[in-house]
Amino acid sequence: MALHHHHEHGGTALTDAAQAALVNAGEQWTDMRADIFAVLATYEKPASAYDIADQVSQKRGKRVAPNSVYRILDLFVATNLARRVESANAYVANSHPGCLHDCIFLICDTCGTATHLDDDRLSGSVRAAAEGAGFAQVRPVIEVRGKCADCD
Amino acid sequence: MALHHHHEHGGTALTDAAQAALVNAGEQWTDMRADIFAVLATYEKPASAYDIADQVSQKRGKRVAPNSVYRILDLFVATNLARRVESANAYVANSHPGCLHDCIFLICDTCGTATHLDDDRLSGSVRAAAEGAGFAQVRPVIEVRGKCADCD
DNA sequence: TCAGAAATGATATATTGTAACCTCAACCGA
DNA sequence: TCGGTTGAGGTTACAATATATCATTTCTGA
Ligand SMILES: [Zn+2]
Ligand SMILES: [Zn+2]
Ligand SMILES: [Zn+2]
Ligand SMILES: [Zn+2]
Repeated sequence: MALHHHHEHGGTALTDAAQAALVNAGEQWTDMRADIFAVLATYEKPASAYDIADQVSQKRGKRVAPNSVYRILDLFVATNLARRVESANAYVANSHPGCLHDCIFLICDTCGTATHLDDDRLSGSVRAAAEGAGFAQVRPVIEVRGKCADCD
Repeated sequence: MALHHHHEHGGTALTDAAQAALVNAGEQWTDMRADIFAVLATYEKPASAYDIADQVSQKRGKRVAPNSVYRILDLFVATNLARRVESANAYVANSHPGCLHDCIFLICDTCGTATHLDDDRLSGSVRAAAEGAGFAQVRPVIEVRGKCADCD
């Protein structure tokens, strides 16, 4: 069980939640967006925009340019359907599209899997530290690189 | 004043401290490394490897390939002379090469400056959370994007 | 002084990310 | 119905970041 008690979704429920969140943000849930989200959601590890472009291209039987994927990933990040993992230049589907967190990701240097933590006390402290230094519109990036339990 | 009370260096003192730390790690303090560190240390903002390559090339009157810069930056990061700012794909000189911290960087989205914080209690909590999830050889990446006091 | 190791040079290539401009369809008011 | 506007996606070109490989130079220690 994760450290928080919010809505965790998987499979169809996750897709439904993502669609709801996107529509709720005043954006359209198009076929292209559905396909990209579906591909992203199947990945165990953070996926690069190019990985996703390849998969979606296969799925559609027609080349989808990374360009288009970036556009939609940017939208997903802006609307909280996905997260960017800065230390991996890659993206993960957000398992709780409805609620806002400053997620913490643990990324294994060996196998690449990303474990998702939420600890509002911790992320709140980071926010507070930044705001105390005069920063505004704060977006914490909290990631941890290392070896996961399996690869250790 | 920063939040910690360790050795903070600037200018010549910083270069000396960096040289000492590198030699202490069993590595050579070569002309190339000195030049790259000097350039890196003059930057206010995180500098990309390509920025540094350009500056060092000018300084030497001879092209230095980004390749070589990356090699040395990797060494600097490994020996704690420099830090990589993941969310900016860029590097900063470490202002306290001797002592170990999990530094926190606040990066302004507008002007690009990086403010350096140390808060061992906070970074310790992040480490503890990761270790509690079974991770080993943990390297926290704690950055905050936002607007600095000047740009707000 | 010489052999091996370490550092750097040179070149090519891979990966990641943007910019500019175009087409098309949906929508909306005149 | 017509014409204008908007948003989504397509296409192409390019910029920025990062790595791989092998050659050459420089340093070090015996
Ligand atoms: Zn979360
Ligand atoms: Zn692993
Ligand atoms: Zn620090
Ligand atoms: Zn600023």
